Amino acid sequence: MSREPHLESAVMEILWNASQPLTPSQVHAELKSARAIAYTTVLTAVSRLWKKGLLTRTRRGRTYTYLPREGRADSAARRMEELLAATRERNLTLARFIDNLSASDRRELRRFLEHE
Amino acid sequence: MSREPHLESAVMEILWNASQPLTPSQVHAELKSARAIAYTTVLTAVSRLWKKGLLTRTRRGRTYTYLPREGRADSAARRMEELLAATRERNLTLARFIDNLSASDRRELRRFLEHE
DNA sequence: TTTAACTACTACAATTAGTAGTAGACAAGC
DNA sequence: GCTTGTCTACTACTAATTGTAGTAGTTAAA
Repeated sequence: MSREPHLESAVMEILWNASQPLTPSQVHAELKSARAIAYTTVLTAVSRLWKKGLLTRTRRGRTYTYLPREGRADSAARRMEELLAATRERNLTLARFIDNLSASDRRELRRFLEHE
Repeated sequence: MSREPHLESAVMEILWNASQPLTPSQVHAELKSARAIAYTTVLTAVSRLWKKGLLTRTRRGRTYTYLPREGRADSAARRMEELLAATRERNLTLARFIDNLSASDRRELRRFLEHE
């Protein structure tokens, strides 16, 4: 059996794109349009993400609905901060990061930093 | 056997801190002061990091010396950019990232963005 | 009441990474 | 030249993670 990578990421993306908590079978329906995958596989992935604390769940009827604990942007921003914190060359890393951004990204950054 | 996590990160740190390329036995000597570990374990870790393209090596005598392909700050900055690129909410993620920085970090950022 | 759909639990397999042993090569001392 | 100790490349094992799905049980509908 070949292993398609990043199932967990795909699940998170679907839940982030949804405007409401989804059941495993709703996640499965979304995934099925992109790749052949068993419902139980999706159920396992969702369940593991919940055990890891990345999703919250609430019972609805006889199943659960799942929701990301963090928004997509918050999650990414937090992981960026973790990387930054681990370098022990904080200012240099920030400088390199800024250098590699596009001009329009830098414009955006200046806007964020001005009004505060 | 209990598994101490992040051996590969520890190796990268040692190589980043060194001012010159190191042999596996030099890396081992550094690590041994922090934890009990066999030389061959370190050799395997270094060799895998090389196979993954994170280290370069040059033969010196009958062994190799290893050097990180990227500097610590460059590596961290590039991985931050990868996270940012994956979000598909680029501006929002940047905004959240900035929000969570300290005041002194933001001062530093403004300095970087001004002179260019 | 039977049957079809849905889900929780369990199991298996592939990959990654931490751990180390073994054997071979080389240098130094006898 | 032989022995012995050190060093390293190769190989192997194991634990954890994660992609994959089956089985059995439950519920609801025909």
